[in-house]
Amino acid sequence: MDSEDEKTISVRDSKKTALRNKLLTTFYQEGTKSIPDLSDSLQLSIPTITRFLEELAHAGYIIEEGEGFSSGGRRPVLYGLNPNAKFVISVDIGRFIIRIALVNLRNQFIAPVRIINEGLSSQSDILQLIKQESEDLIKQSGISNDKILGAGISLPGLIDIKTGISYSYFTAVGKPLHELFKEIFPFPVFVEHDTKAMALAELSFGLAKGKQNVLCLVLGAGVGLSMIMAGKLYKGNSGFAGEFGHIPVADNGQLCYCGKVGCLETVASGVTLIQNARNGIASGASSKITDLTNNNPEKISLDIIIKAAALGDQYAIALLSRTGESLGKGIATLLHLFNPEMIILGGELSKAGNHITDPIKQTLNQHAIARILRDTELVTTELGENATLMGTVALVINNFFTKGADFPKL
Amino acid sequence: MDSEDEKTISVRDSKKTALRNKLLTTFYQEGTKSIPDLSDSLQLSIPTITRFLEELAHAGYIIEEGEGFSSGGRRPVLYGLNPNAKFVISVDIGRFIIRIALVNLRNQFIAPVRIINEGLSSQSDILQLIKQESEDLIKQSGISNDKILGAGISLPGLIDIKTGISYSYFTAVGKPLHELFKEIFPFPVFVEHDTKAMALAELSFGLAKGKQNVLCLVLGAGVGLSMIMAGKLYKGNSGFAGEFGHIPVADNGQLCYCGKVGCLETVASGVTLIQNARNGIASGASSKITDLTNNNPEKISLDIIIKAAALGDQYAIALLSRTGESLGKGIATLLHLFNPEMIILGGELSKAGNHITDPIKQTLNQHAIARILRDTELVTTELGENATLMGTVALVINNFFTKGADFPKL
DNA sequence: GTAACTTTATAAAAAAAATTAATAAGTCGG
DNA sequence: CCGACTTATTAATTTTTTTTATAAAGTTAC
Repeated sequence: MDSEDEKTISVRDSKKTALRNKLLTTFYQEGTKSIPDLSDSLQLSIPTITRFLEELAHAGYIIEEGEGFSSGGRRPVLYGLNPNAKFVISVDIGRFIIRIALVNLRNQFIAPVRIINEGLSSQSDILQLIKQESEDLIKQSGISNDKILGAGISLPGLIDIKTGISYSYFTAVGKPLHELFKEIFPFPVFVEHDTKAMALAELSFGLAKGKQNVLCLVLGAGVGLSMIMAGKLYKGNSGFAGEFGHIPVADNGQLCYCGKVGCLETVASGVTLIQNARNGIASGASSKITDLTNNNPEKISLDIIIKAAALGDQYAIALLSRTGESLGKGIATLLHLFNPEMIILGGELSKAGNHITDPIKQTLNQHAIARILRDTELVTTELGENATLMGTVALVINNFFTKGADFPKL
Repeated sequence: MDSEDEKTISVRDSKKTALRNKLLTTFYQEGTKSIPDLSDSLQLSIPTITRFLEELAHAGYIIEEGEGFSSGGRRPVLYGLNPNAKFVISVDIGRFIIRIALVNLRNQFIAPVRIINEGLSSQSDILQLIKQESEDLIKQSGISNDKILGAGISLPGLIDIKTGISYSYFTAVGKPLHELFKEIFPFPVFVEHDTKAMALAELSFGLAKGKQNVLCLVLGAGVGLSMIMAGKLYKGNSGFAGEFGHIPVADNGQLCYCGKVGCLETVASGVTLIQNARNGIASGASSKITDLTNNNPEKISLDIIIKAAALGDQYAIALLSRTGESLGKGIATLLHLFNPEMIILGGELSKAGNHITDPIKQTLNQHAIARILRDTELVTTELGENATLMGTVALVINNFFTKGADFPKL
């Protein structure tokens, strides 16, 4: 009897919850909507939508948001998410820097992003640092813990989604990452690979919004790739998909830090680019890079090389061109395999603009089947340095609104 | 008023139809099911399921199929698709051979497969040939046209899914393929790329059944690839995804028929393998291939080389090994990008068994990150020569049962 | 500026759909 | 052969959704 009851209630609930979640997701992803809009798109009558919206409004999740347009009749009331109904804390953990943000349901930063100049390469206990800084941020914003939907955390390295274990960091503890972070946060924790978080940001707020098949490249120290396929982030069987930096490209190439020989990263990464610059200048190449670094090869960075190229420095331009060509050959492979509608270039190297995109395009013309190449737009990200943070916010909110079987009361 | 009525009816219908289609799809993909089974999996009460099943049984789509097992209680009645409720005609168009089959809802061939020794390379009007042979097949089987759900057609080449136009065959007419075939078939027509049809077969009946992320390689004259991602066939923006044969691999390679230089197919395809064999033997290599072909280099084929290797011929084994190594390097790229749970090798070359899989595995050990490699099973297809035919059958039936807004009465 | 037409909103009535409950029927194990 | 258990069927009940009617708020054309 009891179990029968429970089952039925859960079925009933699950259907109601499904609709509630669909409404919340729609509001989150598309902003404001009117009742007739929703009636059309969800294939339900106006009174039904009204009933559910009333419930959500009563719970504090949605609010009226002015009037919409009409083609000749009474104007509809627009509804939208109450931005301050819930909040998300987002943590972007890098090798040398950690960023922490507190964001509302309209993806707005509640306070300035906290930046910690420590990271995965530090010797200090960064978990405690993150805990302290987060608590402080929340406290200062005057938001109570029960208003926080969850924490979204991103970090680099190989992360096994089946076990949640990172093979690159926090390996000593041998615990799944979400358990590790659960210990420092009193609310649900969601962990994502940093490059994949960036792709989520592009999908939710960036150039990939509304698109189905998009590749997101992150050109930084290494070469990262995330794939959006059929409108969703593709992770692979264990979450390792997108190891573009380690596909074999050079026949008798250099040894890569991954242990293999001839990986793409050995010819097309930021690290290699900087190494090439240092070697070249040491061998006597004349370049503005020398001035910009006060003749100190240690100071050569991607930023410096890009700056030199922007100043018209031929050597810097040639360096970028060489990297672009290597990348282009790799991207040609992606193009043939994925036939994407768009490829988004991100990461520090993408700031080089035409100095990196032109050699890529040039190489693609050589190495890609024209019919497929013509099908794909190559663009540079328009999201700033907080892209990764925003990606994990979308992760947390979407997870909550789509899966959230237990609908949280305000 | 009228339009309101229509809208409501269509909404009502669409919900009922959705459930009906889900039931039919479940039966098609999983065979027989009992009412309590369905009640559990569809989250609906037993009387509700009973009602819909009665309706479907009345329409002739499903029949009782004996009793199931019980853990101590009344045995459930099993229901399943009525195999002869509807039929599908499937046409596999190759370069030199055309296969036509008539299949029922249980994927059983109603009559022997018709084989026409003409194909896309022929000068004759193969559309008329297909029309005649199909009509004859249907007539001989004594099935009326209205019992045929549709025709599934597969062919090679680049097919643009946005326009339906093939860039490789029937280019003179400039018409979408489905329109071309609609003219010779009096029922709905579904067209699919041959390699992708094969992957559909693996997904529906083969080793990929129930799996999420699988790569299907077709090693024949060329190198074909189809990807199953998140349990669905991935086609790319215009249907060109999977052009694995034309990714750039050789730095200063040979000219490929696609116009580019250094494509994978120039080093790892069946055509290249045969060429290598001919060149080697012409240069004096001693091999059983010479005997098997009566010293006629024209007669060297994949089949012959595989046969020679099976007889222990060292030269043939070395040839296959070389091809396997080239393939392995390409597959390493796939592995890093997709992190699949399984890679299925198909096509004529896969019949070489260990002579081709061992060198592939050997190369993967060299070129793939161990953690990712360990995650993937490399297997050989268990489907026979009718795989492509079966794939298009699944395409037609699934399309009908999932999309089919207009539920066909028997 | 007003009449005619549209679109949106709300409440009560009606219809539809699904579930519950009661009952019956068939099975298994001891 | 009896009791526990699963499945099946029917009617009654509940839940959910839609209709219908009415009102409110705008737009457009004359």
